[in-house]
Amino acid sequence: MNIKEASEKTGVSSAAIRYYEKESLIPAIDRTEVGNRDIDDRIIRRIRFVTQMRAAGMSIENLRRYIELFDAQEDNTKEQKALLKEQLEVMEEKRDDLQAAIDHLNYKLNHFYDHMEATEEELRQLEKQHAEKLNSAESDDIK
Amino acid sequence: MNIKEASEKTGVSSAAIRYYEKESLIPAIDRTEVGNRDIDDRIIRRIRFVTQMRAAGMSIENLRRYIELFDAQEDNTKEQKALLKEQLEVMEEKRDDLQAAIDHLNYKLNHFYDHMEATEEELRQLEKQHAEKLNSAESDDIK
DNA sequence: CCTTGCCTTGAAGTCCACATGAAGGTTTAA
DNA sequence: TTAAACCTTCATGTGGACTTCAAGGCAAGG
Repeated sequence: MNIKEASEKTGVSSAAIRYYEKESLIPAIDRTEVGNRDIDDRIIRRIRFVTQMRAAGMSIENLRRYIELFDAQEDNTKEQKALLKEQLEVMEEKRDDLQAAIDHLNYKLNHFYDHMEATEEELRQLEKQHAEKLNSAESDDIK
Repeated sequence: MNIKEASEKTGVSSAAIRYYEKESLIPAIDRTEVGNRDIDDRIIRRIRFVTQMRAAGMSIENLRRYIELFDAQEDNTKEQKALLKEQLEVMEEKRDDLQAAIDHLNYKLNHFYDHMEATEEELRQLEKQHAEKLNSAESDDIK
């Protein structure tokens, strides 16, 4: 499949795919006789992996280092796991921040009046609720 | 309080506070006789609101449009609620995407082998799990 | 043969969210 | 009175992640 088809299939622009290849976020892509990229499903999956991690807020730089480690043949399982865990923590924190902001907006939506003049009381309450949620690890308002 | 104290109190740089004021993300700040910003708790709260929404991934542009609506004196409660809900949806989707990526990484961490050559089977399983979670609205692995 | 439509590379441009620098003002302390 | 430590505005710089441009190649259709 050529780069345009790959672009349509993944929703990633042709230029971005070339950029990802250059930055080694995806493996070197095979070329046809005339030098055009010939993209297979393995590449498509890796483009999607990049997209997912990028959407989750991972930088190109970290993603590159991460992928380098995984692609290396040596047995660096330990470092790989450490890197994975590190990234997981970053993402979990991000998710929690996001959830706190969602709670904040939901609160505004439910107690709709002058949201901009929120009193310290309101804020303390929100923080309390958030702390409780993190402790109980039970009650969840997803969806 | 002067801008440096406000910066220390909020963790937002002085330059960023000036920038937020210029971009109308926070109200015009009162000045002292000599022209220095005199920042009160109302401004501090609004800086914190901006910080939270920025951390949640809201762009300056959208935040400005959002705040404009809220600051307008006319009764546009309806539009305000609509805007709030819209933003909530964006953020919830973002959170879910993030959670999916976390699940993905957790899966890799638990079934540690060649994550790069993940089969379609694995991916389908992940998607299934995600769908189930969204439906059940019960089981949550936060924290 | 020429246009259309795809592709290639390399370089330069763009957008965002600030950061930094220049040039100058005020207050306090030595 | 001079230096330190704040402040002001306005202009320019920066970094990341691409996007767009320039110049050209290949293959098919009319």
